[in-house]
Amino acid sequence: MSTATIGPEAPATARPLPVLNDCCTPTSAMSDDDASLLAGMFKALADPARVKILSMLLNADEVCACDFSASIGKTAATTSHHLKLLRDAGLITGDRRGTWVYYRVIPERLTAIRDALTLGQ
Amino acid sequence: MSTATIGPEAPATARPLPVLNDCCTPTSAMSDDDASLLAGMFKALADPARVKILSMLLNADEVCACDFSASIGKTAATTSHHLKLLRDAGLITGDRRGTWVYYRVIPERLTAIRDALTLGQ
DNA sequence: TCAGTGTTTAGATGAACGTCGAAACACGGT
DNA sequence: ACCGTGTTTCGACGTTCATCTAAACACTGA
Repeated sequence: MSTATIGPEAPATARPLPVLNDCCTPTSAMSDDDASLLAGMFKALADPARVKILSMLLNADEVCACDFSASIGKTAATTSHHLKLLRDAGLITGDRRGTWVYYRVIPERLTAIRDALTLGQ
Repeated sequence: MSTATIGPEAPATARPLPVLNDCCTPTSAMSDDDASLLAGMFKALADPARVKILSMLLNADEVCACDFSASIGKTAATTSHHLKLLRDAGLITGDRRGTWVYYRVIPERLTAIRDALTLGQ
């Protein structure tokens, strides 16, 4: 991920700083892009079915697509939908080998999430 | 029956599990409760505004509620709504001191999320 | 080539979410 | 006690999401 430097995208119009209170020293948030990217990864995990899928992949480094459906108790179509969301978020990857599709996690992306949640950086 | 000729028939190992394919060794997912709890925490972070709020709290160990609204570019009502979601998820806490309310993260909960994302346990 | 099985996509539907303005609540100062 | 300001709740609106069935696609084996 890009360096999460502080500093908003300069809304150069009008005021350089909004009205501030004297309650505390102002703190700036991360950029819109970084926040959206991170929120997208969190959103990909914001469902019990997808958390279960990830947990299976964290325990065994490779899982057949046919295994997920029974374990999470959803239809094959719904399961495939969840797998696609996790793929689109860049958290997992799957490759077809003949009849079956095997999925695995992308460790780097999980590391990115963990780092974003780490205090003090 | 085991005295039959060698052949391509299935191995007679008894399996009490539901219909399984022979594509892989079955992997079990985490419990419903654990998955729901984790998904709830991820859902609390599945929005750029809330990610920004958390990033501010990770950089400064205490932030006044009045600071968030300007930094994330949302109305006070919307900001309060997001703060409530983060509170309900147990990720942050806020206490009123006179006029202002000061928020801070709950480090243990962030650690729980990080641990859940860690490979190999 | 065809039939059977595993996987994904398309369309539809009800629930949950993000956002706002307006109103209510909490507190400090006059 | 009242007024002004910071914060939260309420009600409403449009959007997004999770889920299913049905259909399409991918591959194997005969």
